[in-house]
Amino acid sequence: MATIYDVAKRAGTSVATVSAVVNNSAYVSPELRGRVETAVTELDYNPNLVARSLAKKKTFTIGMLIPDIANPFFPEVVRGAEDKAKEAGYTILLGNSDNRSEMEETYLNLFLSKQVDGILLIKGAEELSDSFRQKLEDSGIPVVLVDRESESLKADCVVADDVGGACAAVDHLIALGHRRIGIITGFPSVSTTKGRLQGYRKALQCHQLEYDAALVEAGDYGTESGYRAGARLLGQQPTAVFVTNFLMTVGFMKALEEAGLRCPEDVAVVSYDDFMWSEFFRPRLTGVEQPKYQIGYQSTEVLLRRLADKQKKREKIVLENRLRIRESCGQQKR
Amino acid sequence: MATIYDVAKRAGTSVATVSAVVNNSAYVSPELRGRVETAVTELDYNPNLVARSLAKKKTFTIGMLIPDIANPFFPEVVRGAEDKAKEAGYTILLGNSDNRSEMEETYLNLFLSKQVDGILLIKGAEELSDSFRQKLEDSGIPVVLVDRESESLKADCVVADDVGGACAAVDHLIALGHRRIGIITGFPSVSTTKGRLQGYRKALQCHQLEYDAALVEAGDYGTESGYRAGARLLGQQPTAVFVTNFLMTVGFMKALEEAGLRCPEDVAVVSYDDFMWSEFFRPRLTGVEQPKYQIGYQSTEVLLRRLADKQKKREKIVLENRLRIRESCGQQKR
DNA sequence: CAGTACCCTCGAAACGGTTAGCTAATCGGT
DNA sequence: ACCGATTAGCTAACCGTTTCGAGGGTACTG
Repeated sequence: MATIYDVAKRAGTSVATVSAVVNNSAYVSPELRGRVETAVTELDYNPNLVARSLAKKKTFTIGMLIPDIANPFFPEVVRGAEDKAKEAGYTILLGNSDNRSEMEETYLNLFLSKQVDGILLIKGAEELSDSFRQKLEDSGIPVVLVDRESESLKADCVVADDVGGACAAVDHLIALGHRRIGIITGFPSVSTTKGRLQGYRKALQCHQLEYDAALVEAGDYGTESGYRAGARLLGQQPTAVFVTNFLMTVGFMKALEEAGLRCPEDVAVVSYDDFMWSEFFRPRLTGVEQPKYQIGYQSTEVLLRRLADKQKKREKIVLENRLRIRESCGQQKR
Repeated sequence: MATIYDVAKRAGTSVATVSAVVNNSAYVSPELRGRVETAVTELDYNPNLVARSLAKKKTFTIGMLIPDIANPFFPEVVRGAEDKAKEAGYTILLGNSDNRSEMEETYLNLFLSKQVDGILLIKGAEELSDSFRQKLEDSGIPVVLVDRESESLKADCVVADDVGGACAAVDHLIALGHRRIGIITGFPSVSTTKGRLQGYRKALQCHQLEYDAALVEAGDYGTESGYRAGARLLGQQPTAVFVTNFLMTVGFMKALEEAGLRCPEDVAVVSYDDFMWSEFFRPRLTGVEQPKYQIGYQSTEVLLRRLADKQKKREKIVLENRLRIRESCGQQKR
C-alpha cells in the first residue's frame, strides 16, 4: 500500500503538502495540487486510517454493545444506528454481551482501548460497578443508552415509551373484558422490564383492578424463559396474558399449546414488539410496535450531537409506541 | 488515559520493559516486573490499541460486509462470526450494503483503509469490477465469501448446500403429488439464487418433469418482491410454489391471501430459511433450514486459518441444510 | 529601496506503541 | 585473573499520519 511518503516523493513535494491536499486543510497552489492529485490516483493512495486516528486522536468509530444480535428486536436498531453513523462518516464496532456483566465490561474496556469516539450501549446486566462507571466517565467518551435508562450512569438516552406501550396493551385487554390478566416480565435488571411492569400496574389501577403478584411471572426476554414462565403462569388460570417481548411470546405460545389451550379463545395474548411477519404468526399477534429503527438512528444522532458539544445538557428522547391490534386478543369477552 | 510512558516513569524503567511485561514478550526480572505491574494497576493503564495496531501493522479487526442486518437471515450469521472472532481476540466492523455495488466498494475501501486484517463478505451485487478485485488481491488482505461463491474472486468460501436444499424442497412437493410447481427466485446476481434454481431444475429433472420458464419468477429476496412475483406467478395457477427465502415467503403469503387462495389447500408452499418462530407462522412453514450460525462461525474459522497461513490452498466448505416439514405443503395430493 | 505583510511550502515534532540492536553487568571456565 | 558467553534492560528507530511554526519569496507601502 502506498503511503503518504510515496505520494510526496512522486509529486516532488513534502508530506505536509500531500496531507493538506488530501484533507483540503490548507491552501495549495493549483499547480502543486494537480501534481499531488495525479500522484494520488497513479499510486491509488488511500490514507491509512489507523495512523490518522493516532495522530488526530479520533477514530471515527462507534462501539455498539447489544445483548444479542440474534434476538430479532436488535437488528433493526443496529441498522438504524449504522445508517446514521455511515452518513456521518463513522463505522460501527459491534459486540454481543448476552446480558452478562463480565461481557459488558470486557467489551466496554475493549472499546476504550480501541479509542472509539463514542459508545452506544444497550445494557442488560445490572448497573455497572461504581469503579467502572467512574472509569467510563473519566475517559470522557460519550455513552448513549439505547432503549435503556440508568440511575447511576449519567448518559444521554433514547428509549421507547414502555410505560405507555404496556399500559395501552393492558388497557386493550381490560376493554375486551378481561380481569385476570397475567404478565411475563423480562430480564429483571433491564429498565424496559420495569417500565413495562409499571405500565401494566398503571392500567390495572386505572380500572380499579387489583394487582395480584401471583399473576406476575419473571422471564428473561428469551424464548425458553417465556415457555417456562408461561407454564407456571397458566397454573393461575389467567384469561389473558401480556408477554413483554416477542421471543418470550414464542415460548409462551408453546406452553399454551402444550396445555391444550387455544389463543385467543381460551387465553388472550398481547405481545410486545412487532415485525413484518407478525401478520402471519398464528394467531395474528396483537402487540406493541416499537420504532426500532428510529431508536437506533436517533441514538446515533444524539451521540453525534454530544460529540459535537460535550458540555451540552443531557438529552433524553422518548419515542412513541403503537398498539397494533390483530387477533391474538380475540373479541369482546362474554 | 495513561500511556506507556507514564507507566515507565512511575515504575522507574523504560517503555521497552513495560511493553515486554504487558505483552509477556521478553524475560523481565521478577522484581522489575512487579514494579511495572503495580504501576500498571495504579494508573489503570490500558494499551492504546490504535497505536499498537500502527506499530504492529495488525489491527485484530475483521470487516464484515452484509446486505442488511435487518433481513432475519443475517443476524445469526453475524452472531456466529462475532463469537468466533471474539474467541480469537478479534473485533467485527459491520457494514450493510443493501446489495448495492457502490456501497460494497465503499465499504471494502473503508475496510482496507482501516487496515482490517481480513474481510467476511456476503456479496450481493454483481461481480466486483476487475480493477477493484485486483486491488483487493494486491492488498493481501484475505477475504472469505460467506454464503456466496464467485467465479472471479479467488477467495475461500463457506456456503450451505443450496442445490441440495432446493432439490430436497422441490422433491418433497413432487412426492406430495404436485406437478405444476412455481419458483420465486432471489436477487439474480447472488450465487445462492443460482444454486437454488439449479436445485429446483434438478428435482424436476429427476422426476421427468419439464422445466417451464413461465413458472419461474424473479424476486430480490425482499418482502415486496415476493409479493409482486407471487401475484404474477399465481396467474400461472401453480399448485405449489417454492419461495427461495423467508422474506419473500412473507410477501408471497400476502399475495396468496389477496388472491383468495389458501395455503396449503389451494397452493402448497415450501420456503427457505427457518426460524425459531416458523413453528408459529400461519400456516406452519415447511422449509429448508440453513445452519446460519455455523455459516458465520466457520467463515471466521476459515478466515483465521488463512490469516495464519496465507499460502495454504483455497478452502471451500459446504454445510448441509435440512428440510423441516410442517404444514404449508399439506398432505398427499388427491 | 527598505520594511512590512502575506502567501505557499516544508521540516520536524508529535500521537503511543513495538522491537532491533546495543551496552553493561554477571557468570563460568581455564 | 582474564576472556567470552549470556543476559537484563535500555536507546532509538519506526509505524503513517497531522499540524505547528519557520522560512523564503513576492508584492505592496511609505
